[in-house]
Amino acid sequence: MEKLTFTMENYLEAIYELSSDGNGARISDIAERLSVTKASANSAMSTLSEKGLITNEKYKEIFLTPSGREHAEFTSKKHRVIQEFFTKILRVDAVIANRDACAIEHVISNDSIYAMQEFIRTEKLNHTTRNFRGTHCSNPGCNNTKRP
Amino acid sequence: MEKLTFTMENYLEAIYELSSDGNGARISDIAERLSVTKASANSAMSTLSEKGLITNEKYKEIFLTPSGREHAEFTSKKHRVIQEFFTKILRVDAVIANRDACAIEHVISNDSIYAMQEFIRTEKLNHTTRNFRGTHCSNPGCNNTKRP
DNA sequence: ATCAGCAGTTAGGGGAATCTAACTATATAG
DNA sequence: CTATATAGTTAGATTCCCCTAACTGCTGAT
Repeated sequence: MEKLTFTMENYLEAIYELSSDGNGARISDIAERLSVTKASANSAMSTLSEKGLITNEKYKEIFLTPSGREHAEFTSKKHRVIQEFFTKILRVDAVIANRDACAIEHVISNDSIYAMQEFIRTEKLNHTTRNFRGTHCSNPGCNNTKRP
Repeated sequence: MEKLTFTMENYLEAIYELSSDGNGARISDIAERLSVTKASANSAMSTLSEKGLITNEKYKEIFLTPSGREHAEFTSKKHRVIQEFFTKILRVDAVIANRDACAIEHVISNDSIYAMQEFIRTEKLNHTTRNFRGTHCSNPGCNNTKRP
């Protein structure tokens, strides 16, 4: 997977999220989502298509190539993990967590993403077990059970 | 506190860490620490001094102004919180945690930093209590106590 | 079938950060 | 005290990403 700038990673992610079942993304929508001008979005499309990550026929909708899709999915997955970790474990407000995830996803290591994922998974198990046994849950913000 | 680019925040942090009790930082050391050329570091110093964050007399050591120090300390504190959270809570390798902290510190919200800090504090309390009571600790990677 | 309005494109420019290369200043070893 | 190594500076080019302004292409309402 080729190395991309954060900016390009964001464009790719936007295209991924704006495309749905057979439909591609439009320059205007991409521009709006990323709060840039159409000119900027358009120029980014040249860059991404040179890297083989999107199709870019003039005046046509934009589609991800398999390689572009793979890259976008990976970024998007990191986003989801961070978002979930920040909201569910750290109990950060969803809007702020989303903003943070949007920035952090481009710079965080795979190791740390994996660790967050495992942490979430483990916490879930603990919740289930502990709730089943009726014991107090020590996770911050967990109000499912009360101390006897 | 004025808005700074990530790059400038990094330069400021480097100066902070390279200065010690009355001594300022040197261009060469700053450049080396950030893996850029002396020319780049030098040009960054002009920017920072225009913003009133450092003193920058030609051929003299570089000192933080009160405002620069304040900014650097804040960044540095965020770095420490992230580093501690990633190593102690997520059990990520220290070197990787450091790299991640170095990038994340510039983009993460104050809310999330605060949440990490609180999480660490709470975990510490739980450890103490639980260990005292001799119960099993469910925190990932905690091997202090065993289930009876 | 036309044309107004919207979508997309192109050209040109600017700021931020980096580099190399060539320069000047400082300081220290002899 | 001078020579030379090291530190710092300057100039100029490059890359990335953004902008505005002005253009071209497309399409649906009449």
